[in-house]
Amino acid sequence: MSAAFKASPCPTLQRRAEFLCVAAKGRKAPVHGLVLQALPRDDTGPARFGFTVTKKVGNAVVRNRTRRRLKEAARLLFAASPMIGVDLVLIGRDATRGRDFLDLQDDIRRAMRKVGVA
RNA sequence: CCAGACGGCCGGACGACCGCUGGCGGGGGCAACUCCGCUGGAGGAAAGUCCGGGCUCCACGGAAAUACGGUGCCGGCUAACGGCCGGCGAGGGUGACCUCAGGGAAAGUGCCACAGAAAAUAAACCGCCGGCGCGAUUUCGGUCUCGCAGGCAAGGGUGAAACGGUGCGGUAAGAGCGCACCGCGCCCCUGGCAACAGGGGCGGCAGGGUAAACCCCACCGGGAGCAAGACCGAAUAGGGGUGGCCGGCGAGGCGCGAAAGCGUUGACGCAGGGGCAUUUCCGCCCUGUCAUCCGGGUUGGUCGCGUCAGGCGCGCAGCGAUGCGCGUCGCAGAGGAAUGGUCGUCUCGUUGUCGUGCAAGCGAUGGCGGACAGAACCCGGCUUACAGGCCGUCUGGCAAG
RNA sequence: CGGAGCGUAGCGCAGCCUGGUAGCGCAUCAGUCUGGGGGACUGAGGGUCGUGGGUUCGAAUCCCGCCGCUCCGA
Repeated sequence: MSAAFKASPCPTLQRRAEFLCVAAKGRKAPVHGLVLQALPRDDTGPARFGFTVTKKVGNAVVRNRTRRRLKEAARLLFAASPMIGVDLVLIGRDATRGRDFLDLQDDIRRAMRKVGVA
């Protein structure tokens, strides 16, 4: 883990308005294991993350597990290669829960290329 | 051994690597924060939000009544409850056991489709019975059709339900008309705190069902909810105070003066200026400026926020719910929301293959699966969901001793 | 956290309060009119009344427990 990342651990989007902003103005990339929304910012702060799982995916236990897998996959991925100046929203879907963990990480990498921020 | 009833309990285990978060200790930093170590970190339902409380704010002089809502056999337990325990009654089951339920239908009002004569002041469709009259017939005893005025409710038929039931007697036919038993009502006695049960006597039956129809009776309930509530409090806009400076006209106020008048005054009006995209008119809104202070208050932050109707063990009392005593333990605290991610070994269930065996089975190996479900202020219940498994008590059946 | 409402035929609704027959429109099917289509007319079929219990002689309707959906308020 890089010292820079550790010094300021991956911050999260907090408010509903920020999520809506990313959804409205950002770019969107659906892949098998998730949907990625990305919105570049005009600063050089570390990338901020938001995780969303809708009620359609399942009950609270299923949603929790889906979100935690996304979170962990993102953590491992961006600890290895940190990013700056972008807000990322990862949206869980049905397949997220059963997806092989390595495939899920690949999904995130592919989605990053698709939105053009990788 | 098989089938079943009831009660209680568990809710995969261990390890490795990488993380999140609370507390404590230590180091660094003015601080925010950060690093290291130790330690804690989801459930029996955390769920649904159906009840009862704690807590907080609001309202309120006390009490009662009305309205509304809820509850409803009896006794007990409990902080309280619509909960729990024990008992009573009714229904179901061969049984262990399960399910249901307040009283009042004579306080009153309403409803009971279709069918049926009649659905609640009772009434009489087919009928039954004797009497009278006309007629027919006759073996002269009667028998039958029709009509009239009566008696009856046993039988038929309808219905979920027909104004007690069954039997015997009785009668012209019948009828609680009489009797026996059952049911029902009233009174008394016995047992029980009581619900109620048992027994005796009397009554000759009056009072169909429905109150999870309106309702009557008894008891309970003030309202809202941790987004309660308390504190801190940025930027911007707006409110108010004080002071300095600038400022056209008028009204009014104040001061001086006998008056004219003069001075003063940002609380009024007008003018002037600005805004409502632009122009004209109309309309509406804002309006001197600078400094400083005050109060309210949004985003945000802090608290509320983890020591209690607490868990466990033992003893005592009680059939039990539960209570009392002693000992012991400290046991989640997030806030787009921690309690995890990945992997391995084992375990459990299921299934395939192979070996062995007459078989039950045993051994090896592989696949798949491991439920329901995530604290959001806390607690007591209820309800609902749940793979698989364990323990205990009891019932029925089969076999053996 | 608190509150309100809905679920009935393929679709949209009524019936529920006041319990006994489930009805309306569109759609579907058949027939007639027309050379055919469209259209009109006539007729027919189609409903576990979301689900499980209870009350009642009888429940879509009354009562209770669940399931799903929608909408408010803080």
